[in-house]
This record gives sequence, structure tokens and C-alpha cells, in this order.
Amino acid sequence: MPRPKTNNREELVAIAERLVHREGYRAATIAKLAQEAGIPRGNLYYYFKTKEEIVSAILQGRSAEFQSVRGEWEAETDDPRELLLSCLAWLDRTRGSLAENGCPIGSLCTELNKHGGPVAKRAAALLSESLTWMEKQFRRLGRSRDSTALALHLLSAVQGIAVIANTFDDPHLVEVETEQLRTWIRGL
Amino acid sequence: MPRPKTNNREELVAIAERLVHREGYRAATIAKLAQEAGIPRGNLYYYFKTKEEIVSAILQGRSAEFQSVRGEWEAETDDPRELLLSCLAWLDRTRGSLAENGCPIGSLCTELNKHGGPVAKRAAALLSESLTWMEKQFRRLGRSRDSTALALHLLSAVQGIAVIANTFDDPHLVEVETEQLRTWIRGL
DNA sequence: GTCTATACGGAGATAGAC
DNA sequence: GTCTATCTCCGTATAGAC
Repeated sequence: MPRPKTNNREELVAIAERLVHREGYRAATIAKLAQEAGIPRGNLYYYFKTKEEIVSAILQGRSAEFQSVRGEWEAETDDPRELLLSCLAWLDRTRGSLAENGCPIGSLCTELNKHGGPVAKRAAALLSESLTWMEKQFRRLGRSRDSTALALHLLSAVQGIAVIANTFDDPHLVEVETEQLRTWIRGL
Repeated sequence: MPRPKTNNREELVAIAERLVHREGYRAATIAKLAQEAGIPRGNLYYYFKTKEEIVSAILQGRSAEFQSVRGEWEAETDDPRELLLSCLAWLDRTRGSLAENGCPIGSLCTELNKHGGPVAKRAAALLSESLTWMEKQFRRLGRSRDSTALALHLLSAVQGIAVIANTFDDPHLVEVETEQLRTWIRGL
């Protein structure tokens, strides 16, 4: 019998998600995670065999989350231009978080690529999903010739402004850049 | 008498620069640095009191390096558009390094901002210098009204493509994005 | 399932001989 | 100036009582 299931694992992943976003993979230690969850260190190893397994669970959660968000946009409109603008609106709404801790995927990719290992590829796959989605919208906009390049430009801009806004700790920069990107998308 | 001065300190900074670029601040340990330099761990503390002091020296070096590079561009031309294109040419030339290890400044900013501390601000100052320089060129191009936004867009694009190319370990992506940015600059 | 105790390695940093 | 030895703390992970 599964029972009400206090499902601690999911709660732990949620806490780890925030912790890793705030401090990065290396700095987000097992000790800190256990402390924030209010459980002893050793207990975590009942749910996760290794630290990498935790980050793996986080990435899986993020992937589902983004898929869900894109699903919501697509439920509202079918127009590719509107979909890309929805993406920009989302970027603008998350500016506070971006300025405070950077992009939860991008900063993780940057860190994990230096550290190496198999998790790095899983993180990269998340960005790849975004890229593919954007590419599809540009194609549907009639830009099948340069859809790859346009998607690259957009994802690049999103990741770039996340780095800059985080570096200068200034959410307003996201607003400014979003407005420029909006104008660009509208003019295509 | 200063003497021929084997000036080990500068050599150590150069080695640390590469190590930190390759592995990041936290992963670039004193032990690895000492090993790559071929000296014992404890010896490093004769030249640098703390690890932060090493990164501080690296940042100082990078700042001088970028100033020097911009100086070279300005020695070749006075035209602001050409100067911005020089910047893009440099971006394109460094694509191998960017794909392999990311932007040496941007990735450091991302990491140090999470770790906090006074060095984070010194790293941010480096990006600020680039931003100011770009802004100046856009102003001289006759775009004084939106020079700040345009500079933000350019620096953002540079940082963004560095993240993406590094994530996918693909220098070609830098070429593609550079070409788009070139077209953008030419059309201004 | 939950917790305590601890193994074991590696981090930054210091003391002091040479 | 250079090197060895070592201190102290913290990292992941495990063993095993309850």
C-alpha cells in the first residue's frame, strides 16, 4: 500500500533544486541540503545513492517543468510569433530570480562542463530541448532556411542576459534586453 | 639589486589563469596549481597569502590584457563600426577556446557570484569595462539615445554564445552567431 | 525507515627547518 | 627564498544500531 505517502524524495529534490540554483553544484553540499531539509546527513543516502543522483533528479524535474510551461503557452495560442513572445514574457517575469541566481540551467551547464562527468550531458540536453523548440517556431514562421541560426541567436540572448543580469545583480537589464528581443521578433 | 629576476609570481599567475579557466575557481585547487608549476604546495604561500589573492591577480591580468587588445584595435582604425567588427572578429578567432572552456570572465562571474565575496565585484568590473567600451562605440555611431541598450545586447550576445558553445562543445556555433551579429552591426 | 558515528580523502593554510 | 610536515576543517560516503 503506497499510502498518503509523505513522499520525502520529491520534497528533497525541490529543496535541492533551490539550493543548487542559489549556490551551484559544488557549493551545494550534502550537509547544507540535510540541514535545510531538517534531517541528518546520512539519511539522504537512503533516497539518493550519490550526489550526482540528486542533480540528475533535479535535471529531470527541470525538464518536465519546462515541457509543462511550453505546453501552457501552446494551449493559449498556435501562432509561432506569439509563442516566441510568450517565451520572452516568461523571461521578463523571471528577471528577479535571474538577477539573483542566474539561469538555473545555464549556470549549471557552465559549472558541470568544467567539472566533466555524465551529468554535464544531461544538463546540456535541457538547453538542446529549448533550442529545438525555438527552431520549430522559427520554421513555422517561414524561416526554415535560417531557423537554426535564429534559434541560436535567441537562446544565446536569453543565456547571455542571464549571465549579465546576475553579474550586475540588476533585474532591470532583463527588461531592457527583453524589449529589444521583442522588437526583433515582431519585425521578422 | 632586483637581478634577472626569474619572477616566478608572474609565471604562477599565468599558470593559475589557465587552470582556473579550464576547471573553474573552486576546482582549481592550490595542490593542482603547485603541481602544474612544479613546486611544493606550501611554496605558493610565499607569493600569495590566500587563494583569493591569486584570483585577484588573475583578474588584474585579464583587465590589462583586454585593455591592451582594445588598444590594438583602436590603433588600426578610428571608425566605431569597424571597432565593433574588430571585437566580433576577435570573438570568432577565440571560438576554439570558448567552446572548450567558456568565456574566462563570464564563467568566473557566474561562479563567483554564487560563492559571493569581494572578488565577485572585481570580476564584474571586468564585464563593466567591456560594456562601457561598447557603449562608447555605439554613441560615436550616432546612437546615443539607445547606446546603453545596444551595448547590453552585444555583450549579452557574446556571453550567451560562449555559454552555448561551451555547453555543446561546438566552436562552429560561435561562427554562426558572429555572422548574425556582424550583419546586425553593419545594418545599424 | 530513521538516525549516529565514523571512515577517508582533500581542501586551505601555517610553522619552522634549511 | 624554498621546502617538508602538519594542523584543522569539511567534503562524500558507509556501517550498523534502533
